[in-house]
Amino acid sequence: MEVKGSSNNNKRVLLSSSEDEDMMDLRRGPWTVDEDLTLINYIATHGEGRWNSLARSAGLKRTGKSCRLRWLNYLRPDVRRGNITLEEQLLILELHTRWGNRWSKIAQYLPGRTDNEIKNYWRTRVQKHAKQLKCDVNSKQFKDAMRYLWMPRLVERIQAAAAAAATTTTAPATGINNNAYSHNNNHLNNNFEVHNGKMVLTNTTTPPTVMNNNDFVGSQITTQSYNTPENSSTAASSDSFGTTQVSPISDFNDYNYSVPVNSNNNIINPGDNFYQPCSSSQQVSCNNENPYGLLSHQQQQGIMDLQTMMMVEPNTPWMMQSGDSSDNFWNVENMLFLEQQLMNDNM
DNA sequence: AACGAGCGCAACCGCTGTTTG
DNA sequence: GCAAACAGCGGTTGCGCTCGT
Repeated sequence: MEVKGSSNNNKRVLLSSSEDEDMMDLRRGPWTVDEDLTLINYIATHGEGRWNSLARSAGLKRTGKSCRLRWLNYLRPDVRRGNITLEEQLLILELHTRWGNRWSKIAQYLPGRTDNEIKNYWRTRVQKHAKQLKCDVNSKQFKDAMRYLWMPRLVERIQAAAAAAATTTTAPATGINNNAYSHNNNHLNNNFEVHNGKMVLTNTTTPPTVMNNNDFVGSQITTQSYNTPENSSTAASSDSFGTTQVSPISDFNDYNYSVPVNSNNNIINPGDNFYQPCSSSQQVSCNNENPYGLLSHQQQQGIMDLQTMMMVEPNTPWMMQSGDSSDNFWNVENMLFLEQQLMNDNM
């Protein structure tokens, strides 16, 4: 099966002399449905690991690295797909301030998200904002903007969304986008079901069967297409709070939210509901009237610095733009909000 | 309708650390 | 102890899609 537009599908890769002659024409570029099925079925039967030998044994003309990447970033049953939620954005920003470009480490705290996806999010969204601000993504200005503008606003919006959801529906407001099937890889968007231990394509308009790991392991996929399932147990896990304490740690005290940590003060994998309501003592910093009420003088000075920065070039594109506010905190609303806060602080 | 620019994301590359024989 | 193979990571690239003109 051919992939549209994949001009480099049949590129040859030079290998060392020790490589098997059969592997001399390794495929590159986008994976085909058949290759995906072969890899999934092989792993379902034999498990993952030893990727080079796996690639050979499965008959895939791919490098072991390519197989591993395809499996981990795309075919794994518990890979979450869809938009990065507000909560996930917030967590990414926070963890990046702590660990920098340690994408795999950051990914450990976002269930189902891959390091590649987080890295792409950072490069496409976050760095875009830095570019609009005409400052380096590692500059103090931009970090302050994240800490004192973007992240508090994310917290507010998360809380507002949760409050709105609570008043309009009895359903729990997790804020998690379960749009796991919105990806534009069409061959992955078809529905599937498990019949007689095999995954089969249904191609119906009904919602796809959600398959968990137990469905997957040992199953075979036999049709020409399938859907990458979302691991419902992972995606909906919320019990990780049951036995953990919620304790703001160091840097997190600057913000109006907290993350779950274990007894060693390490952040634990929080699942979907990792955002905890503010305690009563924190509540003053959670309301919409003065979300910066607990900011230190130094932190407020950071806002002042930002205001100065904004005054330098008041008509820069980031001030003018509109559009989806889900990842765009440089909109007029936020600028007015910021100015109001500054005025309040100066009174 | 056609075209070009920009964006998002899957895949690849190169490097480093770890494991294995 | 050493070399080769393997595994994993972060950075980069290139293609398809979307949107504005």
